Amino acid sequence: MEEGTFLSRGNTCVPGPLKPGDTVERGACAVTEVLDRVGSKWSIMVIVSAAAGPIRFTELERTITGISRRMLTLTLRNLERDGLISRTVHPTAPPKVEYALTEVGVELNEYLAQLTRWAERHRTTIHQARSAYDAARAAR
Amino acid sequence: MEEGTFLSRGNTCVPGPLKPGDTVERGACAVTEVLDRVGSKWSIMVIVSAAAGPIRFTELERTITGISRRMLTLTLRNLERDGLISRTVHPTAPPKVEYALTEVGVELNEYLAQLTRWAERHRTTIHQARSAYDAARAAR
DNA sequence: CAGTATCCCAGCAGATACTG
DNA sequence: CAGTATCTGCTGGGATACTG
Repeated sequence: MEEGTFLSRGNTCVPGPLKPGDTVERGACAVTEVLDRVGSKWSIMVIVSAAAGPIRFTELERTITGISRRMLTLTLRNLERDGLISRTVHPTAPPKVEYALTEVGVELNEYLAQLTRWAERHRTTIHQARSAYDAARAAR
Repeated sequence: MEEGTFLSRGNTCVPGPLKPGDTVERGACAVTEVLDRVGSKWSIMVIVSAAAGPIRFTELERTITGISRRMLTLTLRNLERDGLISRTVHPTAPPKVEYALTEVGVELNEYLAQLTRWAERHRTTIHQARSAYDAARAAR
């Protein structure tokens, strides 16, 4: 069953020097799977916001500038589905729902923090590269 | 100048416990900037493919299963623009163009490799979480 | 409070044909 | 070989109104 479980010659995409003749398949990449989740527009914002401890729906809505209610819900559901975030309902009135990172979520967050530090170190370099590229394009 | 340089109270999104009342802004996140590039559908595939050493356009096209010519071009241009990949034209006939990771690109690739290892460690966990979630949904 | 349900549009991405 | 140009369709995401 599970028809869509593609695997191209055991390739896991990174790392693995990639010998000539090798192919890489998007669907077979472990990173791709992560990035398809975490790369969605609001996911990191939610993860970051939940990293400090359990947080409620409306708090998230207030914390994350510019997110729509719909997108917050969708993002939460996806993260929950992947087991990165937990959802706890306190049966009070009015209802109280708390979202928190799971163990896996916490671990992921740590790797994202690494990426962030990298991003910060190279921020200006990248911005300069962009300007240079754009300038070169405009010149022609 | 540079009108679009938003910064919400010095927030860099990760890490930084995020005190109550804080807000996070997508546009002010360093990670977001990276992920907006690297999270695009084919970017990692290209990075991975170029990680083993300089590689030509057509080689990339053959290596990356399912990519269209147009998308390969666009992806390459974006990575080039950000200074993650370099483009070298050898003025021969027929033309020969080689793409290679830059220093920054190599470094990024290393962090992605970290992420990959994480993804591989938790792959089954995540798949199980998904199945469980879906099953629970279907049950109601 | 914590969501769903709808409507709708922009932009990403696929397919294909053409070119220096 | 290494692209660009064009057309088009799909879906991620915004705005908003309604509900248990």
